[in-house]
Amino acid sequence: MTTVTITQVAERVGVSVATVSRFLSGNNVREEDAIREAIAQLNYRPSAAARNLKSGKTSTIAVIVPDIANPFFASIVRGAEKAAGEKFMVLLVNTDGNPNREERILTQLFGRVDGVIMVPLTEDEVAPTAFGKFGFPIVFVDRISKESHEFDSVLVDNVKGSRLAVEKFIALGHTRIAMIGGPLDSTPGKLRRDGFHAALKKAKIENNPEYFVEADFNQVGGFAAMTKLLDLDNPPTAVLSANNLMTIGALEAIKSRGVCVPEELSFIGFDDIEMATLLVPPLTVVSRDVESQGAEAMRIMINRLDPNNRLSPQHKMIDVKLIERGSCSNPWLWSSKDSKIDQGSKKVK
Amino acid sequence: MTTVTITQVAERVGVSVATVSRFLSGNNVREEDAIREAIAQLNYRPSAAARNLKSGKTSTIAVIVPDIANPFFASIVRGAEKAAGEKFMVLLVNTDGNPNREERILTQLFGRVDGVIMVPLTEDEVAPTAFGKFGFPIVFVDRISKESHEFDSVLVDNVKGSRLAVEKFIALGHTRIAMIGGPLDSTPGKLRRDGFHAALKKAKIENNPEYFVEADFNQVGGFAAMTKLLDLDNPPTAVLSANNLMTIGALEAIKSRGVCVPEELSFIGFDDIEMATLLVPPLTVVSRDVESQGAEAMRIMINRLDPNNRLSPQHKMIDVKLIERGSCSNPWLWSSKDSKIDQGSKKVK
DNA sequence: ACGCTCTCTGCAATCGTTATCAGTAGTTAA
DNA sequence: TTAACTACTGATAACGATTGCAGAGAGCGT
Repeated sequence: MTTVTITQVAERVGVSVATVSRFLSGNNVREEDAIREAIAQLNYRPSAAARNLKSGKTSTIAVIVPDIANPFFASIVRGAEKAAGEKFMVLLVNTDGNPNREERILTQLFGRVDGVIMVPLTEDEVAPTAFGKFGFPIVFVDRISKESHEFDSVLVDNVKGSRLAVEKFIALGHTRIAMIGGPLDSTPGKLRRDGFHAALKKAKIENNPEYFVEADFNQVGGFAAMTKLLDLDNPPTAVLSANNLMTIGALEAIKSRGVCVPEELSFIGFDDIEMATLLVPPLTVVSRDVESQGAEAMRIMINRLDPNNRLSPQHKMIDVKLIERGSCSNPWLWSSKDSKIDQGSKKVK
Repeated sequence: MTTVTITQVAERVGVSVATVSRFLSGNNVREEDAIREAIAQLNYRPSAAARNLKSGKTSTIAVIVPDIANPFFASIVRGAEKAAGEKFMVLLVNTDGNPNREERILTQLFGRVDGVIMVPLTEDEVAPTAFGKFGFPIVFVDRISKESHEFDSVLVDNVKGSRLAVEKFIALGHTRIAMIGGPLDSTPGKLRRDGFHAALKKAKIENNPEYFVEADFNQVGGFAAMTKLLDLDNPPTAVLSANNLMTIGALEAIKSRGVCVPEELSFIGFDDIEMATLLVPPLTVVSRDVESQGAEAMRIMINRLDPNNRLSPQHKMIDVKLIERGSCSNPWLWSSKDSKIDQGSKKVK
């Protein structure tokens, strides 16, 4: 109710506020026991606001994500929280992928946090030049661009991820390999496409532009893109989806068309899905340790905040691996008699 | 770098800090344009810390959940964020279901937030008596207990939820109906069990203690509980799981045993699961609007924070409904010849 | 007794804002 | 002309903590 201040504690014990303050910060004081008791009696808690003002530190780090309900971002946050430990609190903020909101949030955050860990949806959500003015360090997750040299970042090996998937398809004998890609103005969208194309090129598979559909990293986009692929005259026999939400959408499209996985279509998703093992068949995915990516971002932030360090921008790369479950098979496993998608010959042209 | 203060803005324009402050709070001032420009030039942002100290308000509301990576809690947070709008920021904190951490967090939060929205895992995570001393209002989500009359809360109709599921099973002809329950020291765990038993009693179905397994609201617990049920001499033909994580665990157990749903076993989960439609068969669930539950909690909090209101504790109840998909069927649909679970006669005793 | 270090103390300034208060014009009313 | 009102202003005291400073004792060696 009535907030109790350090002054009241001091009065009760009969010492100065300075002494109580020193006790609070761990110094030896004579009336130690009395102070401890007075604090308990009065139920005193130091005001964070006053401390912040005096010290200029908040012991708070914001994590900004486009959508906390996406399990992927939730895991990042969780990793960051764990790495923050007792020293820092985590202030979580959603942007809803809305650039205006993002800008406003960054402004509001001033004086409230010591630093920001940010997972942007696209690369230009916030004008790059705007960053310098916010006055706190920023660690980017999954984002790299021109000004990247100025900022810390934690990236994932997007190119390798796509490559692993494509190589898997190729090893099984697929040649009609398609990708449902993310927005090309986002780092993951761009790099995952690059990895896809690079792997195809390396295997000397002709690049069929119809086999790359750019979508929006959302479920509906994945559904639409997959539908488009299934409607091609010569549909692919293997599909890589560039993120978890689009994977779900794509699987819905596949299911609604009655296409069988993996007999008629091999499928790999980028980023693991909770319950991937429960799907029929279990989904093969390109996976990374998302929690540790969040943790790594927090670790970098904490280092940056330490005034003893004057580090140059850090760039950490998280590895990916292919987790094989049951959604891929050889393309010739199925007979074409009643397949809904094999209407052409296996050899194009 | 060097933080710019209101004083510098005032100096540059040639007015007093009071005038700048007034401009900031929306009053008419003569040098309006000059101030605006100076703020932009100097890139000045008011310090939240100083404002907090002066006003005693933080415009921040904490949402405390056991695990943000659980999509269910993520949705609560999201709803709360939406309802918070521009006026309040949301500070998210995980407890990891750890009571010590919970206590510590509540302490740390003092002076940092205006109020707390809390989703506790069990009812006694925090000593009820402890709450009075934290000095900010608390809105509970999914929790009710002795001291409930003192605190606002947003509950879900747990009893009805269980009842809907059981009635569905009964309507299909099931009599061997089991439940994988949550911890009985939690509000949802207790009430969902109560609803389960009440519905059975109403239908005059004998209460078989073996058909209620208390688990931990986690995936592994769900797996173990389901395994236990399948191992019974006279296993159930219909199972209700008390939350989403246990549902996933239970489905894994079912799958690993090769039991067919819904032919051999009807299944209903409490709380919807993302991708429930993708499962084979699509999962029938008891669902509520989780986002709106979070939003409702935030709305109550904002009202409580308004000094004009002197409200008695609010208790809002969120409705539930049964979403029928494909995981339930009549128990006699299947023949017993090769079923892995029907070893007894359909009629018990 | 004297100086010296050591440990602890209280005073007071300070962090960046906002709110109170007492002005100072300028306008209008009587 | 004076009074009353309006519309703004600047100086200054808070808000609740931390910290530099000077000083008070205590302990010790000479």
